[in-house]
Amino acid sequence: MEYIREQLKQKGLKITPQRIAIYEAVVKLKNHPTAEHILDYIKQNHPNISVGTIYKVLDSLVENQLLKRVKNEKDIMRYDAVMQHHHHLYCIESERIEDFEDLELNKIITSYFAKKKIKGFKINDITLQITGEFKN
Amino acid sequence: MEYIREQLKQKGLKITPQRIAIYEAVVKLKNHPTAEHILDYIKQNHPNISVGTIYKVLDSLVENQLLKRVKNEKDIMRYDAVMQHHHHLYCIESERIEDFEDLELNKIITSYFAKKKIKGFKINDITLQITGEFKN
DNA sequence: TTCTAAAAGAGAATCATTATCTTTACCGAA
DNA sequence: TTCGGTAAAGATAATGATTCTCTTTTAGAA
Repeated sequence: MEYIREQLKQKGLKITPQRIAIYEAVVKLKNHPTAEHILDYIKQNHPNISVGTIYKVLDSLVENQLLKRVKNEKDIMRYDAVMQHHHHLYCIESERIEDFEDLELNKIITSYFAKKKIKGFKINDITLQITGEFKN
Repeated sequence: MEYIREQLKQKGLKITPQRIAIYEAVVKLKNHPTAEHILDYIKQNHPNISVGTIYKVLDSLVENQLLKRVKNEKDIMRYDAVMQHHHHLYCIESERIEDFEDLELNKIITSYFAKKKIKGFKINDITLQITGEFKN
């Protein structure tokens, strides 16, 4: 993906095969992968990549706002390549996390907090964590 | 607190000094403490408590819905003794997490999702993660 | 093509959490 | 009130995700 090279360049990051592969893995894997998922995926084409590299690259991509960490209640970090504003559906029964977008909802919430401020707090971003069950 | 003993009994958990102390610590500490915070606090009156006990008790309190884990994007777990529905304010610049309650907002969101279902998903709970900055 | 800082590789170290095994103590029943 | 069984606590080793350190490689500018 040429897009990835472009993003890296814009952020002043050196374009390396590892960075491209890791960024691409998070995009392709979609389901908010862990570092381990990413490692497994990348090993297919990059059998010699080092674990440390995965973590270092993920950190720098997060710092440069090319990825987001996904909040969760386990001790394993997960990542998301969807940078536009969205919410998350958390499954009660599994580790599954899905993205959820709803512009109308965003509008309602934004206009609510435009009127009603939280005192002592400057809002930057509001994300819904919607927990429940996926019906298949 | 007699309330704590009552809660434990209701859940069929044995009432032990450690469980009372740990539950009480999370209530008293308020700011979504980590296991380490809890350990430090408890050591004052319970100098011999074991780390494993902290984790085991926290797990069982979470399982029995006396505590909640707080979602976050670091690898250290945090706990909350406020079980009634509420949202969280996450500070961008620090580890601070505050509770935020807003009944009117809840009503708006509930009625929104009463009309507009998420297909393939049965909602259990909706919590806002509001990130931003605390102005002192 | 050369040079150099930045990045990747390798593997040890860290540290929050979990597991194992032994000892203790809660609590129901006698 | 004591007793006994079992759940829980204590002690400590093990695990495993992440970080750190140090060396080697490489992207990209000159």
